[in-house]
Amino acid sequence: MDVDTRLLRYFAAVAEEGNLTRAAERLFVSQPALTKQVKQLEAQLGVELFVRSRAGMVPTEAGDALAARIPGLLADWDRALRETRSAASRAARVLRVGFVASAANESTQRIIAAFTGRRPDWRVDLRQTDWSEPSAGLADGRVDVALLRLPFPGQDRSNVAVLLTEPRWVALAESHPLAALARIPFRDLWDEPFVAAPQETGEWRDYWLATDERDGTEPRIGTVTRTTDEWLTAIANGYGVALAPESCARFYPRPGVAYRPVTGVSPSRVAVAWAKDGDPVIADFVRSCLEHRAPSAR
Amino acid sequence: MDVDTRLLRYFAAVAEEGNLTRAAERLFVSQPALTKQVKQLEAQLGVELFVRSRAGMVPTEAGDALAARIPGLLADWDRALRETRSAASRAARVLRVGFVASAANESTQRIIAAFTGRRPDWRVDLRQTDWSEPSAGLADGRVDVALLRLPFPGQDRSNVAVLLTEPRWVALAESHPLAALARIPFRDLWDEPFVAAPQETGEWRDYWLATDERDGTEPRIGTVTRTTDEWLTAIANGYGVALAPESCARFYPRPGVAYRPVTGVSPSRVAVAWAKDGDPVIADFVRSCLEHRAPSAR
DNA sequence: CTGCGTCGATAACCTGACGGCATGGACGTC
DNA sequence: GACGTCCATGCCGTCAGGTTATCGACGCAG
Repeated sequence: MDVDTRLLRYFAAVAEEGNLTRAAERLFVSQPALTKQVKQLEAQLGVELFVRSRAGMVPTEAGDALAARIPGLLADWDRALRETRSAASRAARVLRVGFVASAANESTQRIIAAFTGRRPDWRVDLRQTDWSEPSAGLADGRVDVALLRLPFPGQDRSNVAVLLTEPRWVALAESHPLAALARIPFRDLWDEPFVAAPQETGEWRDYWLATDERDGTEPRIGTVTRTTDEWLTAIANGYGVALAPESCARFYPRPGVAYRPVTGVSPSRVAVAWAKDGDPVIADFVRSCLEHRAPSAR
Repeated sequence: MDVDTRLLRYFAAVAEEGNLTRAAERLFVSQPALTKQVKQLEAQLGVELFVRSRAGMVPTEAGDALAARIPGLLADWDRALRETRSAASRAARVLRVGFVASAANESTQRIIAAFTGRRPDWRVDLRQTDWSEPSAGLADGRVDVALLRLPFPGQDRSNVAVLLTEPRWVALAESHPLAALARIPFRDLWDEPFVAAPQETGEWRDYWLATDERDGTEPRIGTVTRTTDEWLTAIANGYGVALAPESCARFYPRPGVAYRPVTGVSPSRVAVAWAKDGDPVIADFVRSCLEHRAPSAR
């Protein structure tokens, strides 16, 4: 019997939420569409998956049994998908390199040149991601190797080599009183509202809020942004301040946004990361990275 | 990214056949439909899966990678499906009992009565299958327990208890010269065309052709049938002869078809079979079967 | 008790995907 | 040069999936 993974995702969302309306929102479809899909799944299986009540949708035992299996099924499909894509790029001698916007720096050009020297018959496919995806596509297998900032989600499943370390600064509205200072103690920022990364970026978000370096004070969230542009705009408009690597001041100047050094907060590390599977081509790329790392990281 | 399992089956068929036209036949769709589906899968993945040539469709490395994963994915989905259905029937206190047409016999009624005595709050759902499905739905988890004939596909994944043994007879056209004999030596049937079960029934087919008891002589296939009715018609019309359990002569008399005892061929065994997972309700059903088994099997 | 908010289900409609048939184009074979 | 065997393409009918608007059931607050 055939199913679409979409149906399985729909079902899983309803089972988790216990509520059609909310599940529909989460899936970006209308509630009637979800109603129909769930009914259709039940019809296809010949099994009642939910008990409907005013309280919402409660999974039956069969529904629970199915819900327990779905994450595994979807994960397996995802893995097959990634392996297929990576087989394709390997066969085409294409190395897929991801980098997060803020990690890109002057040495990228030289790294690629060095790699091309080592593997003249390979081509490099560069994919830039904004910081809504701090693993630069490595976590979901869309790239083979990534230049990014530590920490990132899925870091424990990857090999990592640090390329450089740079201090974290703060970006704030030029009109902000603290902008008058030449350097700002991090302690003075604890009570400021912050412009944060989305919840789902996990430890990346926490790192840039420096949650661990506030002595337990909860960070205040001014607003959440997904792209560099949104981020700059939010800061300029005074929705909050945000930590950022020093180089950000050079790469992303913006009228209305001031960058200042911060004391009392740990520096940020840029690294190259790759899957733990010992591909010699990736090893060559990593070698090319290490040749060009900043002296500070050696 | 979403896919339909149908698309995966399509892809797998093409990868196996290496030929669109033949794969299309096997899948009971037209060749253009398959062409489109394969292209769509490639578009969805963003990966070329086949190299097209006059020789046919040759999988690329990516295609091979995907093809290697698909059987596992489909099997997992199938398992999830079976578990869901079985959870549903367990919750509804329904025991799903399959039996193949030819295994049903007079004791079925008594077995069910005995089971109902043991589990008054349970209901028995009987599902008869013809011999295109000799496991009576046990192999694909559509029933919890089955009354059937040995051997059957998937037998090694099940527990089995023999209920009765009966000689194999032969069914042939009344006009057939051998029908004149009161009992027919199996040796005399070796060169006869046989009415056989479909290829995909595996050892079931071989067993009823008695492939192992012909000293290596290849059986001749007169025609292939899927249902009891087709089978009887084929025999009456002289497309071939066929082995059948003795009781078949009582249950399926048919003008134009004669049944005769056969010497020199092993008898057939009727058994109860169930999944190896120790459900106490199933155990009660098996117990009810064993109480009513024929003396010959004890 | 009445009006409102929150559930899920239903109706009417539109679009696009899938499948079928007929046909085309490339290439090898007799 | 005609034919057979591949896969691709064009055209068309059908149906599944989505959307919006609306309904019925129920609980709760005024």
